[in-house]
Amino acid sequence: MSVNKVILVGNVGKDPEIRHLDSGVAVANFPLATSETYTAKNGEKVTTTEWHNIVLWRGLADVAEKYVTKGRQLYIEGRIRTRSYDDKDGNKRYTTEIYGDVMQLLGSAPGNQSSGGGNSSNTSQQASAPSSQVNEPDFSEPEGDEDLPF
Amino acid sequence: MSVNKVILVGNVGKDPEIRHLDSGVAVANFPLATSETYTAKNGEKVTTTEWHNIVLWRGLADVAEKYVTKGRQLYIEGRIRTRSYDDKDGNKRYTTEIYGDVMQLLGSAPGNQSSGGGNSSNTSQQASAPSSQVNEPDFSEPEGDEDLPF
Amino acid sequence: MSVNKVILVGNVGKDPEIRHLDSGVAVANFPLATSETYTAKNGEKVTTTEWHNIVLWRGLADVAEKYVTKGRQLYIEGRIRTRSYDDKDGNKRYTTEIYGDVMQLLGSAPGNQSSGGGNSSNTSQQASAPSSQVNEPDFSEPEGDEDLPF
Amino acid sequence: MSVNKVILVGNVGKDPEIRHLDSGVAVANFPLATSETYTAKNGEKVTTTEWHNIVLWRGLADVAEKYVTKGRQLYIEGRIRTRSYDDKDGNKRYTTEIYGDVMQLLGSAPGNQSSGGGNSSNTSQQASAPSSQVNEPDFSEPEGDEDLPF
DNA sequence: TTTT
DNA sequence: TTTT
Repeated sequence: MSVNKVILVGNVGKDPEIRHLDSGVAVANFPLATSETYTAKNGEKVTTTEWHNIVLWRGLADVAEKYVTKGRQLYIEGRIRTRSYDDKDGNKRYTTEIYGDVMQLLGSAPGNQSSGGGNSSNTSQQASAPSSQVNEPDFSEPEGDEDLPF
Repeated sequence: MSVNKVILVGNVGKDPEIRHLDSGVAVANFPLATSETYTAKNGEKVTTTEWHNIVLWRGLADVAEKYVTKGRQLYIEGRIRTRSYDDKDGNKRYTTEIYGDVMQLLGSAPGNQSSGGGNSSNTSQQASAPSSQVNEPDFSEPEGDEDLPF
Repeated sequence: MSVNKVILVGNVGKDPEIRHLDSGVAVANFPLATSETYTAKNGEKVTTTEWHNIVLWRGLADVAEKYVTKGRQLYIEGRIRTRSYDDKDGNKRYTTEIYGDVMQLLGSAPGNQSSGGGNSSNTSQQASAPSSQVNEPDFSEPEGDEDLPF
Repeated sequence: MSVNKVILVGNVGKDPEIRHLDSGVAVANFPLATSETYTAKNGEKVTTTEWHNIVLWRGLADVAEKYVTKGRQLYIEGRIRTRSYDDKDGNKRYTTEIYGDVMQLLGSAPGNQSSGGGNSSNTSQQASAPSSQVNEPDFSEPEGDEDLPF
């Protein structure tokens, strides 16, 4: 009886870190920035940036490893997950992450532009970037991550 | 050039706390629970609950003060906001909140049910609880689909 | 590289019609109403109702058959689909439907209310209506926010 | 008590048509394509395209007039609206449109790419494309279209 | 009528 | 730590 849905369009802050659990399951982590601009009372434009901790599993982690790079514009659909951990002093801390269920690579890679950003040398692979969201005709349910310790 | 959107349907964990800033602006805070159930490897059903810190401003805070009570089912549309604060030891901590932009009171107040939750004695005001955004349809039959092959 | 997503919270206009394709696949169709109220220039409140043609497949059609009745409040997440058909005069017509991917039964059945809507006599089955996706939280107090400055 | 929300990421099929009502209010209309790809039983990849009739009002229509061109990738958030009209034979027909409330220009204009699409000569103005979604600090409500005949 |  |  509930819904926990997040929709983000933003820019990747760092190249993803990819880990593999002992089970072999791939996990990708990276920050995604969204920005809001408003006009303050004094007429000045103010931009605030929100950083989201994105976590992707399995197939989406693989797509991230291949195609997601710093600066890339992304659409992410997922859910909010707050987990606790113990910090170095043994105190309980909380961190909130976005578990992505759908990802779309938007626009083109920043290195593709003539404006000279130039931090990417992998231009060619963008051309073959597959959609990360595929609709199967048999409507099989998306696989869960029930057995994962998160 | 970005989107930061959250859509939640869940149940209120505590009656809202209402504060008023020096400017007179009202702010409401309350936790909202969303739950997921999945079947573990051993076949057992497992439910995990996610708690969201909801923050409402101005008019929505007023609506919350009047109509939002513990147990109430809500639709919240808003955005994610992570802010930092200093804990009692002077260490920087982060907390993630959902700033609500749209709220809909769903179903009926829990005190209305015969199931005896019974933490609410304000049943009557729920009956007249106005929608915070739109009204109920009148359930007149949808017109104009008589000749359509549905 | 695209997104086609619809999120609706509304009320069911008619009991669903259930069909079974030759392949045995179940399909449910029913109208869902969403309403908007605004204040016209003359200060009068005006409500407009939008009717959505909902289409559910397979497991969701089965849930609809069991638990969705006229008047019921639903959350539907899905996508827009416009299809063409030939009308009785052989002209091409178009109809737009919402293919539901997620459904949540909200609130309680209308027959449960004391307010006398009374178009439903199947109260008892609603009481045991399971969530079509997740469970209810247990309303244990959210833990871990005692020391946070909310 | 209802929600009618659409979220689209797609490509513009034609340059927008801009009209001005007698009241001076600007209206923009254009088609937006979203595509789904799935693998059929025979292993073949099949892509289906859905065309959405986008309608933008006032300020968003002005932004569309300046920055939206054929081929452009857009994020649109809005609501579904089905309206009736009489066709040339006096029969009642229905058409479904998406009234956009938020628009984000994604990626870069197609004419910017070195791949030579080249239907756009307005490259420079993209650089100064303002965000179409501005958050004001005073949280003023978005202006409605109450007085419009739709 | 778009795009990959 | 991103982007316009």
